[in-house]
Amino acid sequence: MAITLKEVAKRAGVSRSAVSRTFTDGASVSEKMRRKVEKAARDLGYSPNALASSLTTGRTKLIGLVSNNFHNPIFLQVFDLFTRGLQDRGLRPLLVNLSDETDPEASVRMLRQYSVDGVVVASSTLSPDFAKAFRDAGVPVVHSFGRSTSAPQVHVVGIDNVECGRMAARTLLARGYKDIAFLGGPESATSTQDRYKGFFQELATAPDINLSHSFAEQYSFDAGRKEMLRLLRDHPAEAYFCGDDVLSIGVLSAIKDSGLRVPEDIGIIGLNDMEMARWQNIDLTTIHQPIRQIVTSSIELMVAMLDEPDRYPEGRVFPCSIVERGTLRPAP
Amino acid sequence: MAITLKEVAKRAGVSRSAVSRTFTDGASVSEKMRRKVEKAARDLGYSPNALASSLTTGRTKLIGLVSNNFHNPIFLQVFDLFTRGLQDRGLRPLLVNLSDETDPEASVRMLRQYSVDGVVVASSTLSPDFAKAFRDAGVPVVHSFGRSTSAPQVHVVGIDNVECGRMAARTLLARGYKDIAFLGGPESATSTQDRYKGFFQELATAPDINLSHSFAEQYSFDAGRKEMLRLLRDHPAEAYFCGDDVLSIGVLSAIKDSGLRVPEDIGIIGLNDMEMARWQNIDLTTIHQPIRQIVTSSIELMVAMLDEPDRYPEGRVFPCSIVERGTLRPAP
DNA sequence: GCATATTTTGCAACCGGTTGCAAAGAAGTG
DNA sequence: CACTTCTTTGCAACCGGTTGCAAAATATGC
Repeated sequence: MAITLKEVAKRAGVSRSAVSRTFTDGASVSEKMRRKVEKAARDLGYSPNALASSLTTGRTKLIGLVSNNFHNPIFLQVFDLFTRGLQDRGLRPLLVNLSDETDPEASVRMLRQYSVDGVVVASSTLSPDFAKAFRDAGVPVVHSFGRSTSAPQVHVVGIDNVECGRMAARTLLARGYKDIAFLGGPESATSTQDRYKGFFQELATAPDINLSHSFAEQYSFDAGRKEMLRLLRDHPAEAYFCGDDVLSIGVLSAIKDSGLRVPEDIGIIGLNDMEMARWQNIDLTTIHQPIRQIVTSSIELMVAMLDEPDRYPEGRVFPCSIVERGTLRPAP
Repeated sequence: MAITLKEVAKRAGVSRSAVSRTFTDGASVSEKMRRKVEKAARDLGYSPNALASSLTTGRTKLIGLVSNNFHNPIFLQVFDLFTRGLQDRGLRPLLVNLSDETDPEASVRMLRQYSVDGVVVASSTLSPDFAKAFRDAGVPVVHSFGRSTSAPQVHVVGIDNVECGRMAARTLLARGYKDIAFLGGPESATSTQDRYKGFFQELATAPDINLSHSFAEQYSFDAGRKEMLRLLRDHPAEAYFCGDDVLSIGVLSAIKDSGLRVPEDIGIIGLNDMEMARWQNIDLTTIHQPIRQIVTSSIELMVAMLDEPDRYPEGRVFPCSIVERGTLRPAP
């Protein structure tokens, strides 16, 4: 068993409170006492039990990191940034993988059992209600990559997906494409819905456009490939706006297999600007999503909320930009 | 603040122990009592505080999941499998991102402060000493993707990297390559060392082989690309065994940029068989690493150790196999 | 040197649970 | 119905810390 505060106190010949105080900063301890205690602690190899102290302080420094995007490589970067950022602030990420089978209710309950100080929901496919469930349970929550409305129920950090849709539409129009399609992620995802909405709005005002749409089952290579193979059997469009880069790459793979060429026969524009999009064997034209800023901002918001739990919910939206690469034909 | 056991006890008109017992299975409670307590708990929305109970039971069900591979997409799958597998067994992964700056000592201390029941080190680049530090601190530990020796100090689950090196060598020999090179990951990684060792051993016995080697700074696309661009300035080899798929893909990208073709001018064989390796625009010949089995087995071992902490350290090695795709020329 | 102000220290209660033990209650036996 | 045995329940101590409060120690002023 590990060394406890009591043993250190005994060895140093002081009270338990004295030991506790030397290990909590801001407490009143004399230099002499501090040295005595630290020596004893070092001799014994003592380190305080964070969980025990959380009982009285009410703070665990545990942050639930909830996601369901374990098939989209950009989320590796997201996890990297979140874990690093949280660690740097002395917070500990408790990772929750919300796959299809797992009951969301159960996750809420579990994270409460572990008294997490806060929860970050990192997902563009989870319903806003999910994040809200934490808020209702009295847990500070930030929804990263979520849909930001004008009156958010919880803190939301992300991009304006509607505007991204418009952006994609304008880009395709500028290249002179007429027969245009949207290939989205899961239809239930708010990100898919919003991207399509903006895309549709912008194209609706343009003349002579033939617009179609379909959805992949999830944001993954396989789902994109599968859906594109299906589309290729029929009469494919001239250009596709894919709801996400990893989807786009699946689409590219399907097109390549069919013998058609990109961008000569079919144009593709993605969204995210994941690392692989710039790999020369992929070279995907896409819309850049500022992941780093979104994560940094989410963490800031989380930290702020720990001090001020009743902070008024806020939506933070970061701008996106087109990254021109090789999967769209030049403007006519 | 959350509802506590005391409040439930009061509401149900019973003792605190009674409430505690209804929530710990295996305890002696009458049906009548159970119903009474459960009703009160439901009315109040009570759920037990896992951390408080860990204080007496000595079990937190927290498992440290330590890794430093946040740039290699296969680790997204690794995290997916680990988090799911642990969750299914009622365990909670506390994720630790061991980037270059972070002090390994500090992680050990931190995980002890949170009284994790065990630690999984998931990395092929961390020194075996790191895992050992946990064992020395009295924490059950499994090193996944680590180097398994004949007398492991801690539980290790992974592949035989030396044998993989040999396998790669045999494959390249069979294809008639003579001018052969190894492009490894970080030189300090045991996986790199072992893969090179086997590769070298096998080629040393073959006649007329010209063997060279170099190392990328980490297992990442950029590092592979950078190293290959350097090699291309000189006189590149006929075929490369790359220490990892993501490295290989970086290498492919560099080759493509240089105007050379794969497999006509240069052959590439990777290791891991990551999802992207089979993407048609990559189509990488590689050695399959059975990630799923490694993770499953690691979790099994972890669970076993929770019951039996002094279990004798064991090495579990899973076989790898060649996956033929399009980056090696056919046998002559 | 003494009275007073300030800092440091220890006591004891508490955080939210668990558990050994003994008393109370229920069930079984003759 | 009394007696034994088994089950259920509550008491109280404990897990490893924190913290308000008052006593003890030290510093300050005159």
